[in-house]
Amino acid sequence: MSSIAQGARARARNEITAAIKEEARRQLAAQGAARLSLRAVARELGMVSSALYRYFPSRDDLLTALIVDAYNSLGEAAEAAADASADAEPLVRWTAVCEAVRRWALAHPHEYALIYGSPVPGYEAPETTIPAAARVGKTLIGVVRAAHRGPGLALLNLPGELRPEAERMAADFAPDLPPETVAALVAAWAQLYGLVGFELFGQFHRVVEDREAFFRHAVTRLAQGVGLH
Amino acid sequence: MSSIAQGARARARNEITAAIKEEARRQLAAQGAARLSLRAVARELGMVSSALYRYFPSRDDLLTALIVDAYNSLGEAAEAAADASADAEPLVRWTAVCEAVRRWALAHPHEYALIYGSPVPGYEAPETTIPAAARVGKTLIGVVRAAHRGPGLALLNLPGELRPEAERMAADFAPDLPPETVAALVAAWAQLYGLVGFELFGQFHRVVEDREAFFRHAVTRLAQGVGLH
DNA sequence: GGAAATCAAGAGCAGTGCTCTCGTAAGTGT
DNA sequence: ACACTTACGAGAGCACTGCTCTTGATTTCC
Repeated sequence: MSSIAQGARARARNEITAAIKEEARRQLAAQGAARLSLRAVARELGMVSSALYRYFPSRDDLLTALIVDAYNSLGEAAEAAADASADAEPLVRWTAVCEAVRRWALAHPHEYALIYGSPVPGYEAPETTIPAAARVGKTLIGVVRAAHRGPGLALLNLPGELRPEAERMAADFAPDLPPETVAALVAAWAQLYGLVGFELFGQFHRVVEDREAFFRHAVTRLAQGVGLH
Repeated sequence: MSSIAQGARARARNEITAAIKEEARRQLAAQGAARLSLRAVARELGMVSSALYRYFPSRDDLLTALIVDAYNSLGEAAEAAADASADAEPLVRWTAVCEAVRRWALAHPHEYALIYGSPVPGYEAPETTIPAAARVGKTLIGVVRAAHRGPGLALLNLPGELRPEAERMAADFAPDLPPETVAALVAAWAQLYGLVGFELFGQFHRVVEDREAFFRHAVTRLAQGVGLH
């Protein structure tokens, strides 16, 4: 198994699973997660709804699969932006990654809402989503790390009460970077999400008009807060 | 009408409307907006589901009413924090307001998700929600304004491409403040939302441990970005 | 007091996620 | 090649949802 030559049955299963996800993603993009209907997906694929449960044991499992895909798609967009600007200055790369995130969000609003929207009930992020979710963060770390290796990173200071926390985060995610930088990076990451979310979810309606320019400026200041220049 | 002495019918209508909202809010807080059911609300109130439509023409209208209430509740919390610290330094007041927002969000996660979550389908924010939604922003403006009247506000600089946008925002929301400050304030507001949202929606899981300290620090830097000190 | 508006209740429609059963087809071991 | 096990699609059905329409009673207003 796991070879190219798999049985006809396994091959069909993979194809059908992919077709289900594809149609589900279409409905998600068109109408949002709330209106995603298993029965409608099955109907569109010409199968009966109960047959779909052979491939996804529940609606939530389908949504989880879509979440992982969305995380990966967003992560790819961020990584592509970082790679494409690999030779540029750190600050340019930073804004390139941030703008890639924003563009992806504007192009896939329902997917963005699905992953960064409101999964409040306690917590429920299945294990499988975690590595995919970390890709954007890892990309930002990579940009900062490149700056750190060059001369492009300023030192920050940190209140004493936050030092242990910062050292723990640094040890977990980027032992080669100064703890102050890692702490600032995590905050900047959350704030990037705030900027994108506010625009996407309509909070900038009748407040910010030139959102592109506004975003670029805000994101530049974010980078400065991390020490890039 | 609109006097204290209203007919028994109007009085009953107000009471029932309030009871519906109360029960709906209970279900919202307990299980989230997705699981809020008109029929369950009616059932709990001992009435038949169709009767409920005399008070709210649709589920969305009920949710809209809850959204307005949530905005007002959050706005009140922010204003209370600003008032309680009216004599303190601007930076202290700023963090007090931000921490009040965070506390409210942690105490009312489903309500917070309802108002700042994902209303993506195009846009649909009904007129009535706008003034309520603006209260937190107005509170932050008030804190900065007080600092501006005193000696507590540093001047910022702004790239030229953003100047017209900043001047427009200032003219709309705070003509007495420098446009640079208003632009920075809007960005800080969105970033505050990002910090709260990331914590609330579980993105800090296994990333940030001492969230209280982390938040306080991030919010202090936010204030510095607006020019408070 | 009578006309008009308001209301609760019930039945009903179309849709949902999900479960269970049943006959059939595909893969597996001997 | 035969029997056995597993995977699968189809259908019926359950409990639930938002919402509409009709019916009969109650309240309000002229």
